[in-house]
Amino acid sequence: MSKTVQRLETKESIDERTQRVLRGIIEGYITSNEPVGSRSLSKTLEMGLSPATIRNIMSDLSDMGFLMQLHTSAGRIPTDKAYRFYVDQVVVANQLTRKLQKRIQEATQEGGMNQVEDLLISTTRLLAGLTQFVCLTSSPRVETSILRRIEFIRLSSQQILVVLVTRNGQVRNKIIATTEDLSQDFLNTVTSFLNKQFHNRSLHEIRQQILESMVEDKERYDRLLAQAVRLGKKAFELEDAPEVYIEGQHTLIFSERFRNLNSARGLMDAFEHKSMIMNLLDSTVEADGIQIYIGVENELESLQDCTMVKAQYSDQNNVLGTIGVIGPTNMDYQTVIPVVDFTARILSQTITQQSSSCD
Amino acid sequence: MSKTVQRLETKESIDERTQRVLRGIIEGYITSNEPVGSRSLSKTLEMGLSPATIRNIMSDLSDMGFLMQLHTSAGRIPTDKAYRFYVDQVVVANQLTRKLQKRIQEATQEGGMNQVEDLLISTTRLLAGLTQFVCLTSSPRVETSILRRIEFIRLSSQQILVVLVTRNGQVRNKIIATTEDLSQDFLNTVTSFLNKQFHNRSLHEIRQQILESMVEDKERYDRLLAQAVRLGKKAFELEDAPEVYIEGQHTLIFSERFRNLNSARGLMDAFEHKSMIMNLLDSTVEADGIQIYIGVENELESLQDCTMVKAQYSDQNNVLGTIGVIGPTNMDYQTVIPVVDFTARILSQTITQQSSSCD
DNA sequence: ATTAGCACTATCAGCTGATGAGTGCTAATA
DNA sequence: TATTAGCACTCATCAGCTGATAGTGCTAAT
Repeated sequence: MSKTVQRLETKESIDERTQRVLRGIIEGYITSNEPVGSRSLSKTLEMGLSPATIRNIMSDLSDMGFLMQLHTSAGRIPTDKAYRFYVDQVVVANQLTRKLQKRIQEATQEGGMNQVEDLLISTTRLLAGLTQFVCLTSSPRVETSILRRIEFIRLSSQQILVVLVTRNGQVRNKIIATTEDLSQDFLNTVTSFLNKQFHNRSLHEIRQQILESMVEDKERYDRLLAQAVRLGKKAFELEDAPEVYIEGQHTLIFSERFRNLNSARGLMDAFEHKSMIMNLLDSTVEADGIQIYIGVENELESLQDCTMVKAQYSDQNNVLGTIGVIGPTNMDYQTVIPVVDFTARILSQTITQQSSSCD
Repeated sequence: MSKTVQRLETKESIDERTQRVLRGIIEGYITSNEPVGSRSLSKTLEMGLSPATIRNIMSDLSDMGFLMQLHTSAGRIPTDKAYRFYVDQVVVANQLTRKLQKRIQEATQEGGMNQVEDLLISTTRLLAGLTQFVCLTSSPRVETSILRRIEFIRLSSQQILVVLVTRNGQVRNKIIATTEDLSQDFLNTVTSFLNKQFHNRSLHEIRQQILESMVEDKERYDRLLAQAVRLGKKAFELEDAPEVYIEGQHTLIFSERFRNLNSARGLMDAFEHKSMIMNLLDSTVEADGIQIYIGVENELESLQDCTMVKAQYSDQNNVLGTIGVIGPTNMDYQTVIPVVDFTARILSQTITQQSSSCD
């Protein structure tokens, strides 16, 4: 599996006029979703060029790999390379309308959303609704997040509920089985011990440290400590289930833009494998800002007819996860990009507020 | 909105031979998904009837409303009424193969499934996979479930985490905001007070009682009690979010059986409204066993091309929720019915085991 | 009561020619 | 030299026609 495909190159220098024609074709195809021909372009472009001239230019652009035809006499459509050119050279981060900004802000600040999970789900749904595409969000890896609080609650003689709260407000519950019957008092002692010991460490570190403790000479520990470590081990052994939220799948099928059901099927299948999607979202080279993968730039085969626009969100310290949308390559980049960007920012902001409100 | 459509009547007495023909047509259509004609039926039926005779019988059946034709010279297909007849009179609860039984049992007993939510999700997915239809499951109403344990955990000076465990193993987290800074010690006192006070009551009762307490003469309470009641009120004020799990939506689109995308679209839309689906699942007349709604028997318009097969699941005492599948009216009732039935039983059994393991 | 025979009908695949949108090329033009 | 008008050509699409197929309903014969 070599990572052959990276980013398409658009180094070639194209003269001003040719660029304007290319841009016209791209925008025409984005708005109409139909191949655009020389005649109609000649009208909409208003550059005083006759269809024939435009045809010549189009021919050049085809040679350069920016345009292609579905069949001999059908007008031309942009290639992935053209979209890359468009995104890199033409699209300027369109300001969102105040109205839209407000809508996004309100949606993320809704009541009852005091837990990160709810926030993520509703944000995912929001973005799917706004763009009318599929929206994917990866939740923060519990693995790397910072422990805020751990608590053991005795449910029965054989069952203990572990509650784990991370710095950024994720709450995880886990019921663990015990052989011994442990009193709540005892659990409280363990709880306060573990909280003191591991406050503000990442779950990963904590697990590491517990394992080290266990191999150390056991005799150094008293019964309490040993028990605490043992419980801790079980508690932190949570399967690092990759949580991904997906919304708007039905747009894949019903949108006019996704013409070929086949590729939709492929995507739907891919969405069933959450861990694969997790990789897709989190495999990120660039550190910051919005990232755009157009057509064949996507590693995943079934994505190669689509564009993925994604951005990371973070709290004050760390990148937590990624939110993005998957749409047709001829999506309206001009608005989709800023929408994703703004949503990710607001998401970061909201989460930061939440996690900074702890002592 | 009058509930006009109930169950289709199949009182009419049809003679033995006619019944066998009808049954042949139904089963033929179920297996082939093609209209069945007199000639092919004459062969498969092996009753020594010529196509012409069969045509006469078919004609009678059409008059009685059991058959219809898509166009003049296509074979005939069963009406909803015919399926109702089939389900009521013909289908005998086919035993599941040992292999299938085992598969269902294993899937529900998988490790790491100590919480009801996980169990429900994986069972939903299982049933969707087995039937290749959409599977819906409603989770137990937290509202009516019995409190097993409540716990308050101080997160910060303004935030308290409430953990609520119900008898049947559902865990709910909620972060509530406080104006006063409350110490963990204090919260522990409140916790133990509330647990003593409300052990084994339903959340509904508890809320009721808290409200009553609050209107009583406030002076009768000491500070602790007042604070406890106030916290309790907030804690139990959880939005009774109707949880519904849905799996296998993609079968709606890709299955050969669902021919008309339009109705699929309607269903997809309906699935977005969880509360509507909740009603759909939980609106149940009959108390026990499997329930089947064929075509127009469904209240919901977009379901009127489908059959819904559902069953309730319960713990030792109460009905908790419903699990069911939605498929085409010409589904293979002979196997779908027992699969849903068996799955619901196993689900009940597993949940009962879990909730009986508390003290 | 059953059945063979026949006329009737709807769908489907395949073919046809007309239409139209679009291209490429060439020669004329500014 | 760059642009453009003109023309021939290509190909997809659509309506209309065809014969083949698979089904029915009816009637008369068994």
